[in-house]
Amino acid sequence: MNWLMKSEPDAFSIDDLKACAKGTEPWDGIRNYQARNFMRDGMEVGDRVFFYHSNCKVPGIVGIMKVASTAYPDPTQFDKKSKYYDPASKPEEPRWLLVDVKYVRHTKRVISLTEIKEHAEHLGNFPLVRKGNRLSIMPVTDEQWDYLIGLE
DNA sequence: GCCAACGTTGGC
DNA sequence: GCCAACGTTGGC
Repeated sequence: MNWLMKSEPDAFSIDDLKACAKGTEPWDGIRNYQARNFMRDGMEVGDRVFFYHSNCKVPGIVGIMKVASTAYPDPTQFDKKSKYYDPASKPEEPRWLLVDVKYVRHTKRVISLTEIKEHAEHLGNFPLVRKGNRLSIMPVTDEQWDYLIGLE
């Protein structure tokens, strides 16, 4: 399966990911059950992922990465100092998960949300272009992936 | 179990 | 900064 994962570039951008010394980075802070379930039930090591910049000047797809681990508990949920701390989550029964991701490349240019919307009729039922969409992790079909990368 | 209030996301 | 959409919480 292929995926799209959103991040606010002010918090964590594609450039931040590229600069990671280890090459992989835990995608922490996901606090949405649907997104968590995609990571837990859908993601496999090696899956392709679009890196999407949200809540910024030009929201859109800015790069490609790969899933580098299966889902495991997000340590920030137990860290009182983290903004992702969740007092309701217990270590013996973690509520939130994450996966590691690995930088692959920047797209040649930003494939903006505006542009993606113009092609919505070719993308089937793509959550990103649905009204009121707030899903931070979503599956991308092979057809959608090829179409979007064709816009690059 | 309903639903109003509240908080968050994220485009604009 | 505004606000629509929508998920979550909590009173009843």
